[in-house]
Amino acid sequence: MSKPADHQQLFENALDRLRTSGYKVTAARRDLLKILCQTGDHLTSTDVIEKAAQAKRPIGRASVFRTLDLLTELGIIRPTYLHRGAPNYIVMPENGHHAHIICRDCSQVIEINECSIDEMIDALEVRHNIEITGHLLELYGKCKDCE
Amino acid sequence: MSKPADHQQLFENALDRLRTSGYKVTAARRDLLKILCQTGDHLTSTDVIEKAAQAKRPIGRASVFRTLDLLTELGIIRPTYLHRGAPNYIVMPENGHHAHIICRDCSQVIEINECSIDEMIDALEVRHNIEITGHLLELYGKCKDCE
DNA sequence: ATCTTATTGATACTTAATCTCAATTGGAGT
DNA sequence: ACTCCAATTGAGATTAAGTATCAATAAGAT
Ligand SMILES: [Mn+2]
Ligand SMILES: [Mn+2]
Ligand SMILES: [Zn+2]
Ligand SMILES: [Zn+2]
Repeated sequence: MSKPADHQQLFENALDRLRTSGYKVTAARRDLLKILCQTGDHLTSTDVIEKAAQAKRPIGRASVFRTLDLLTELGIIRPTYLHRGAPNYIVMPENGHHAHIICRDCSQVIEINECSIDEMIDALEVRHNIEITGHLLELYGKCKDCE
Repeated sequence: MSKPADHQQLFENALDRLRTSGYKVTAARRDLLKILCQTGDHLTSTDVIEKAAQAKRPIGRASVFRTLDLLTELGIIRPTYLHRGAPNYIVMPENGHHAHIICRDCSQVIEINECSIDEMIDALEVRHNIEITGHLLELYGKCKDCE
């Protein structure tokens, strides 16, 4: 019955995964992750740069992009395309699970916690009073070529 | 038991959806869609520009971006984030259904035709001898605010 | 406290995407 | 088939996003 992990928990866990993978937990990486975890997610690189600057803890452009790339490789965050323009990054919880509905008209994003596609879609259509007309499912894993 | 629609079919159908939505079927739009439908998908804006030029049917940069945006709004194509860099566009069949597995190591993309998540994931792990550790599911629809 | 190496960030640069506007064209109407 | 016009295109200029370089810094191991 996992409630959506609260921000602090998500943040700590993300840091752990970073550390466990053998990378240093630097100020830039910690700040970026904190920003992503706190702000209801879905931020672009530019959003991160601005928020860091606002918080008087600026992160260099290069470092922001490097960190977003690194965290993506590690599966800690994931880029998505919501509105248009630059990718929006979300923090992936350790169970590697995230789903949302994107309205094709207004681009509104409705976060969802349920899962199990077929019944799931039926249930979601009722619960959110929305007609779901399509989906993109991205599964992440490690293929046999990569052992 | 829908076999994956062949390219020509997918292309014709995409054109229909474009026309039905009230937009003109221009050379630029037709060429772009043809390129996307033929080339096993997953093309960036730059890929499209290059392929059009190679085929001696160049499409202006502005038009490529405009068309990609339009087709995305109409739900005919969809940007995804595969390797890194610019978004990769795929053509969404009329049933609005597409799924692939992305290897977290080599970024290899394995296209899949099955569906129904939970059992699906188990089956896929066996079939492709891959361990699936996470997923992102994007559902598309029209929210109640948009009637 | 010292040391080593990963990481940072300023700057310069390249590539992706947007804007503007005159020229073109799809397709509706006759 | 011909006319007409709003929708669309594309060249070129501009802005934004992302990358490369490299000397300076700091995380964390010993
Ligand atoms: Mn979301
Ligand atoms: Mn695919
Ligand atoms: Zn909406
Ligand atoms: Zn692989």
